[in-house]
Amino acid sequence: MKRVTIADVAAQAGVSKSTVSHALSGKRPISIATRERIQHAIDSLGYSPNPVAQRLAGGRSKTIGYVFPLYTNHIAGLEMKFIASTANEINQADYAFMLLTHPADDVDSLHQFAVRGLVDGFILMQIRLDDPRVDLLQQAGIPFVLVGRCADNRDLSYVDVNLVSAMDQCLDHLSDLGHQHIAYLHQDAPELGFTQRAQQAFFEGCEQHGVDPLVYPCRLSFDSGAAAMATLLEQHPEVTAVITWNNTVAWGAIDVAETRGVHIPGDLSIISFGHSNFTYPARLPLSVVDIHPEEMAAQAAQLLLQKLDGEPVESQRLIKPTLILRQSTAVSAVKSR
Amino acid sequence: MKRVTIADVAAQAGVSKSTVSHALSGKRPISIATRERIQHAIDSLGYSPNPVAQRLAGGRSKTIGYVFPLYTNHIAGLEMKFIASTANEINQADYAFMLLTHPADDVDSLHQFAVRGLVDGFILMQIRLDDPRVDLLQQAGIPFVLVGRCADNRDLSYVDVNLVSAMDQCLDHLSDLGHQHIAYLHQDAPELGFTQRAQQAFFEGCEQHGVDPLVYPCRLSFDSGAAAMATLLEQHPEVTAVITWNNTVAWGAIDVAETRGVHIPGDLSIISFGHSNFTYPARLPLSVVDIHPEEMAAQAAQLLLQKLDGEPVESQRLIKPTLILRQSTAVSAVKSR
DNA sequence: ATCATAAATCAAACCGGTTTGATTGTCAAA
DNA sequence: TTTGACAATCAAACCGGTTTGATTTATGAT
Repeated sequence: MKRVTIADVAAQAGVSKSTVSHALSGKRPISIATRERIQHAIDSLGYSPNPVAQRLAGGRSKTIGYVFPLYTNHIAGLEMKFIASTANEINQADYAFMLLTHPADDVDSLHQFAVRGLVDGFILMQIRLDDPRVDLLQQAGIPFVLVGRCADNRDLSYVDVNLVSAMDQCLDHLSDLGHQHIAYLHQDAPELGFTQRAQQAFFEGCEQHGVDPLVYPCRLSFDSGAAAMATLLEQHPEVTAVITWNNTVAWGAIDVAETRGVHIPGDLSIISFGHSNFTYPARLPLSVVDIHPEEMAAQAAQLLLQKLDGEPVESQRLIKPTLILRQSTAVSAVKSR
Repeated sequence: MKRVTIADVAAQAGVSKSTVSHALSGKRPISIATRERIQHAIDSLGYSPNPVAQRLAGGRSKTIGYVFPLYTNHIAGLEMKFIASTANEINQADYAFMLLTHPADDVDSLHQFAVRGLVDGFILMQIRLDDPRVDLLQQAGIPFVLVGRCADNRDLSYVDVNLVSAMDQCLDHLSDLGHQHIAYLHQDAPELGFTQRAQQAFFEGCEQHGVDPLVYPCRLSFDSGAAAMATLLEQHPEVTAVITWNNTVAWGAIDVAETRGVHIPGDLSIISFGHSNFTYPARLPLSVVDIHPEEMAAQAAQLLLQKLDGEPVESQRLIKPTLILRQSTAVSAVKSR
């Protein structure tokens, strides 16, 4: 089962290798007659160029790298959604999808990949405010797109969540329901851009809506969410609504609340960030802010592919989330406990 | 920022390219003195071989392909666990991890990848009883490992769940609790190996344990699980325990049960297949059969890597699951409804 | 001392493409 | 008629490795 090479095509079409190459790339004019003969040879032989050879010769390998530090312990549906959507998008464009799970500070590994030239470009996840990977790729001159943002985003292409809108929608809804004291359980990871921006958006939103803001940090786990909620209930019993970044955290919070007799949504409303269709238990369909991971993934992929094709693209995009109301929010009631 | 090539190393060490290559691969004897000079040159220059060139020259590209048909709609934590674990394992071995999401019957795309030679070997997921991908890769002579099994597994390497043990543990537990009528909500996908094996294992297990088996097919969704459960409750009210392949299905089933006043675990016990730490709602911690996805992933990855290194390995492995008891099973009670 | 064998190394070919420089042929402008 | 300019094509070099065949030198057996 020998491979069909460009030489075979050239032989059958009665031209030289370079002519075939030029016909394919269109970088030099080729007569219509020859082009047709070549095309015919390609079809009859079933030729498709070897991306490895193409890459080595200075072309594209039709592979993109997806840099997503994964800590297997807490991988939520959201991450999965990102990965699957991006992979599908990339694969459908006839590109190969390479998943790199190295930690964000493991620049060496990334450097290896970048320099080795296995991929044409990168999509980066879990962006830090000051991200070493960004510097690296910029220096190496390799195209890349961020899903998220840095502190300084000059000359960077990114797709990110419009957190201002997200918070605004939450607070609109909650203050419409009469909530005055709203807490946000945010992820305690100051190096990550979105934690900072989310917090800020929360504060500003509260200010605008004239409600009383409260922020509690926690890690991305059920237990941590539970612990934060416990503290919150003790220190600020006046709080009637909670927003969490993550649904695992939300469930931890809910657990503690219910255990202590705080009923949801009767006594306490809760909204979590997430996506449209996570599989949650039926008993408490959670209201969520859908950040549209598949949309973000698709846009990031397309942005990168366009870049690789040399198209100059407007390249800083904010995706507006959608508030999906289910059954974890309700009208605020004066609490009696 | 020019790349360091093997020629640079050869020049600095005062030898020829081929000598460096031989020193690195060990395929021909090289004197200790030269080898040290070469090593020194490599270190001082910071050389690392270009995998693209290596691959083109007939060597390895240090890339493995993970063929996992993903339908973004219902991706559970289990799939994620597999992907993340495999990716980590592969990346840690300094291999690149390529995720291919093409459907299992899209042999053409896989063929492209196989023939194009971007990867050294494959790990296949979602194995069908008669899987076209297996034939393809066997013909092409490319190393691969299955996570799952075919009908005919001669000369194949695989890692799979020991479903007989899994069912046995469930049934042991449930019949100890006095359950006599047990239903299994299985995935309605006859082309997939595990659905058939699971069903068979269930029947055999029931026979051994002297309990009454009942099988209901459903698809992998909340609604489908709910529908199956509804039918089950109507047609066989005597059933007191249910096993589901998938936790989404389990939640659908639970939802219907609770809605109809069938209390869990009081009236009905339920066990789902899954993994150790999915994030579930606190109110009903689900008892699960942990199929150890990370263990399976690791073994599959190692199997493949060893194969690539030419080590002959014993290569058909069954991973024994672990029953994790939480709060969705209880002693059988005569139901009154 | 002699001859086969193995160690150590180099030069060249090869993997399958792309890119560049050179060559020939056409056609319009001068 | 001469002269560019451009279309169309080919041959050769190159990307960065691996592999093979040949050559030289050292080793060991007879």
